Amino acid sequence: MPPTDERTPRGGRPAVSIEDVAVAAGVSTATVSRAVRGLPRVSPATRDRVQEAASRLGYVASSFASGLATGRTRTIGVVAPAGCGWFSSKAIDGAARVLNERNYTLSLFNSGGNNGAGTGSLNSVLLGKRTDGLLLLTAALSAVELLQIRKLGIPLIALGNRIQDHPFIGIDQREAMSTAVRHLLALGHRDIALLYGGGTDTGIGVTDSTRQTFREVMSATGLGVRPDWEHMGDPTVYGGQKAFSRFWAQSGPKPTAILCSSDEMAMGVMFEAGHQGVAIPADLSVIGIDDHDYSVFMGLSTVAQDPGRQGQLAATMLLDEVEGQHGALGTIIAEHRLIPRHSTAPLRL
Amino acid sequence: MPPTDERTPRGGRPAVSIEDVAVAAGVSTATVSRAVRGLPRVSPATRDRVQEAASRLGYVASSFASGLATGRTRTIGVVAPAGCGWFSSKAIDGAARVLNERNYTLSLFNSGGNNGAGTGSLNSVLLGKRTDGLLLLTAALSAVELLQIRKLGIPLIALGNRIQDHPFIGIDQREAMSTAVRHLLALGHRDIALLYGGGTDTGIGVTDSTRQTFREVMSATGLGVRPDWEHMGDPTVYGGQKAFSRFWAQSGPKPTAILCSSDEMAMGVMFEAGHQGVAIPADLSVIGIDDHDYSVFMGLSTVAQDPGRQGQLAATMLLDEVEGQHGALGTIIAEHRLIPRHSTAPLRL
DNA sequence: TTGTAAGCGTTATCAT
DNA sequence: ATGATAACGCTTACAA
Repeated sequence: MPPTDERTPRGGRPAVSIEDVAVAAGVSTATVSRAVRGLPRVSPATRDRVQEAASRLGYVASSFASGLATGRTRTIGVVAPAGCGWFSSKAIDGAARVLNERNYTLSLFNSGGNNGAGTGSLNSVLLGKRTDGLLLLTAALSAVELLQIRKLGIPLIALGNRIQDHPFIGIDQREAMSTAVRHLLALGHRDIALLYGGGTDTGIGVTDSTRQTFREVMSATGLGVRPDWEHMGDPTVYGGQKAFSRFWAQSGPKPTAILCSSDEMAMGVMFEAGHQGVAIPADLSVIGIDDHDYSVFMGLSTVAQDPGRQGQLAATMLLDEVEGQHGALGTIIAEHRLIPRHSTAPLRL
Repeated sequence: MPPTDERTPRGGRPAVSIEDVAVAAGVSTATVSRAVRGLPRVSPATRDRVQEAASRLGYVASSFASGLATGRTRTIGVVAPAGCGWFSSKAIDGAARVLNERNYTLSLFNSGGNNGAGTGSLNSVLLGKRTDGLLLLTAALSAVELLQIRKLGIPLIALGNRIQDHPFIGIDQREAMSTAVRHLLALGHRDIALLYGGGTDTGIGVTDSTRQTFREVMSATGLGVRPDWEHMGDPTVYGGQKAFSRFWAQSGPKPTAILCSSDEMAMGVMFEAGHQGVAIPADLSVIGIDDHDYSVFMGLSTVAQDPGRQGQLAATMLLDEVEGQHGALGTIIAEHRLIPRHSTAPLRL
C-alpha cells in the first residue's frame, strides 16, 4: 500500500505508531520496542524517557504488526456451538477470565453453523486468524471441520466432550452417571429411565455414546434397561419437557426414577411433571448432571461439575503450552460430586 | 525477523503463504491476491489455476498480514462483564452469529475485571487489538475504561445500557417498566415494590437510574413509592432471592406486587416466596423484565425483550458502518411486550 | 491481464 | 546501550 498518508483508524485521529514514540523520545524504534516491552538492553534513563513518551502519546503496539513479526498472535480461539447452553457459557466465561488476565484475546467461533455441507463457517475466519491455540467446546463439530482444525497444527484442547487423540478436560461421564445411578439405587430404585440431550449429532458420535454409557453403567450396577425408557431430546429445559411429556404419553410401564444427562433437561422434566400432576419426588425421582446455577433453587438432585473452572484450567494449560512450556497440555479428568437435594427420595413401596 | 527459515506455526507443518501459492500456480503474489479474493483483473484460466493451487495447498490469507496491509482487522470487539448473565450471553450469541456469517471474528473482552483502579484489563489487549468496531454490552465500565475506549476512535455501539452520546440499541427501560406497572395497576395493585439489580455500579450510574426511572413511572401512573419498598441486589436469581428475603424480614407494611428489573431476580423471588409460604400470585404478584428462557416454565409474568436479536442488530449496524456504509450506526429502541402469565393476578380484597 | 515493488508496524539480528 | 535494517505476509498503485 503505497503512500497513503494520514492513516486513520476509521474515524479518529491517526493511530500512534512506534515511530511516533521513537521520534518523541529521540531514540530508534528498536529501542522503543525494547523499552516498552521491558526487555533488557535499555538504560534506565532511556527507558523512562521512552515510557513517558509512549504513555503520553497513548501508544499501544499493534497486535497485527507484532503478530506478523513474531508469528505469535496472543489469541486463543474458542469454538462453541451457536446457541450454546449453560455449560459452554460458563466454560467460555472461565476461559475468558484467564485469557484476559494473561493478556490474551479470546476469539469466539461458532461451530455447526447453519451451513449444511462441509464448508463450516470455520473455514476462512478461523483458519485465517491463526490463533495460537484452540479450545474446542463442543461435539457439534463435523468431521470435516475437525479435520480442518487439526491441519492447523496448533495446540488444541477439547472441553466437555472428548475428541480422539487430543488433550481433554472434563468429567468422566461414565463415573458421573454411575454416581447418579448408585444414588438412585441406594434409594431403592431399580426402574431407571434415561433422558439425554441429542442435538446436533455430527458424526463424532457423542450422542449415542451417552446412551451406550448409560447401558453399561446400568448393567455394571446390576440393573436392566428398556429401550422405551431411553428418550432423547434437545439439551435444553424445553427439550427435557418435551421428552418427558412424550415419554409419559407412551403406554407401558413407567420407571420410578429418571436420570437426565443435564440439569437443564432435568428441570424441564420437573416442570412438566408438575403440570401432569406427577409428584416429585413422591411419584418419581429425578436427577441431573451439572449442578446448574438454578438447580439449588429447584431442589434438583444432581451430580455437580464446574465448567467455569474447567474453562479456566483448559485456558491455562493452553497458554502454558503456547508459551513454550511443552507438555503443559494434557488430559485432566475434572471432579464431580453428588449433591442430593429434594428431587430424589426413597422408593415408595 | 531475519533468516528464520522453516517457519512453523507451533507444532505443525510450515504455514502456507501467498508466495507458496504463487509459485505453485506459476504467477505473482499480486495475482494470487486478486484471484483468491475474487477481484476483477484476473483471467478465468489464471483464476482457476490459482484457486486450485490455493485449495490444494490449503492456503488461507494471514489475517495479521492482510490486516496490517489494509488497516482493517475484520474483528469486532465485544466488551461484556465478567460473569455475565442471561441477557449478555444471548446478545453475544446473536452478535456472534452475524459476525461469523459475515466472516468477521468476534473478540471477547471482560470489563470490570478484578482490577480495582483505573487500569482496567482492557488496556493492553483491547487497545492493541485494533478492532474495527466495538459492541459495549454493559454498564460495568469504569469512567476511565470508557474514556480509553472512546480514544480508540472506532465505531462503537452500546447494547442494553445507554452510554451518553453514542449509538445504542435496547428497549426503552421506562416504557418497559411502565408497561409492567400498568399491568399491575390493571389488576388492582397500587402497593408496588421494586427489586432491582445493582451489581458493579461503576460511575456511569445505571443502577441508580433504575430506581429513579421506577419512581418516575410510578408517579406518572399516579402511584406512590416507599423507599423501604425499593431493594437492590445482585442481578441474579440468588440476588433476587436474597433481596426478597431481606425485604420480607423487614418490619412494616408489605406490597401486594413486586416488579423486578430482571426475570432472573424475579425467579429468585418466586423461589424464596415459595420457601416462606408466600403464595404467588395469591398473596403476592411478581413481574419481571426480559422473558428469560425459563420464565415460561416458571409461569412468570414479564415484559419480554429479545437480546439475541438486539445483538444481531447491533452487530449488523456495526459491520455496515465499518464497511463504509456511513450512518448505518444509530440508536434503535428495541421492542418489548407484556407477557402475562401466572405470577400476577388480580388483587385479592 | 499480469508483474513489480513499496508500504503496513513490529521484532530481532547484527553492527556499532 | 543503541541504531540500522531485513523480514514477517499481504495489498495495491503503477508499470508493463
